[in-house]
Amino acid sequence: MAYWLMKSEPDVYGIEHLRRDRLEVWDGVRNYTARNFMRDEMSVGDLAFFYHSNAKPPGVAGVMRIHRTGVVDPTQFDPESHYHDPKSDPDDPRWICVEVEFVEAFDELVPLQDLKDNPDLADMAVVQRGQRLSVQPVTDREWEIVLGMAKG
DNA sequence: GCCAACGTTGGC
DNA sequence: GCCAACGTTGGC
Repeated sequence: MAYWLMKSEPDVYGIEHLRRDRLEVWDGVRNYTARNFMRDEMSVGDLAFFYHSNAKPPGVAGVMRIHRTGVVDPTQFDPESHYHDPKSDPDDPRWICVEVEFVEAFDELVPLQDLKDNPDLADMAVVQRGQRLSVQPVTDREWEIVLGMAKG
């Protein structure tokens, strides 16, 4: 089983929305590297950190599980959507994503600053300068360390 | 195929 | 609101 970190802006869709909805299609990703992780690397049952970006403060808010893979992102074919992609061919959709399932919301968010301050996480993708990728792999070790920080 | 211009992300 | 980093676009 693999581990991941997936970003969303909590003002748009945060961990509390997922707690309410239980299941959610992770649509709107329009970066090929992030798409490739979802399309090619994720498996049902993988776990992912739900990361709050563009938040005060930004950080890891909880855990979710990959519930379904190979999901055609419906927004690419919706002319009303901000994520509409007129170049995507319905017979060969460009944007494939996953459906995620709520697992838990941490009692307290683990702030990005705490991740940066932890020398054991120096190599973690999310703390790297200029790292914008919205879907990132997390190593087993990083996963355990961050979970430990979340649970005190 | 190069690369400048432009758009987006996301921390601060 | 600023701006650094980085991805994409499009002219050549």
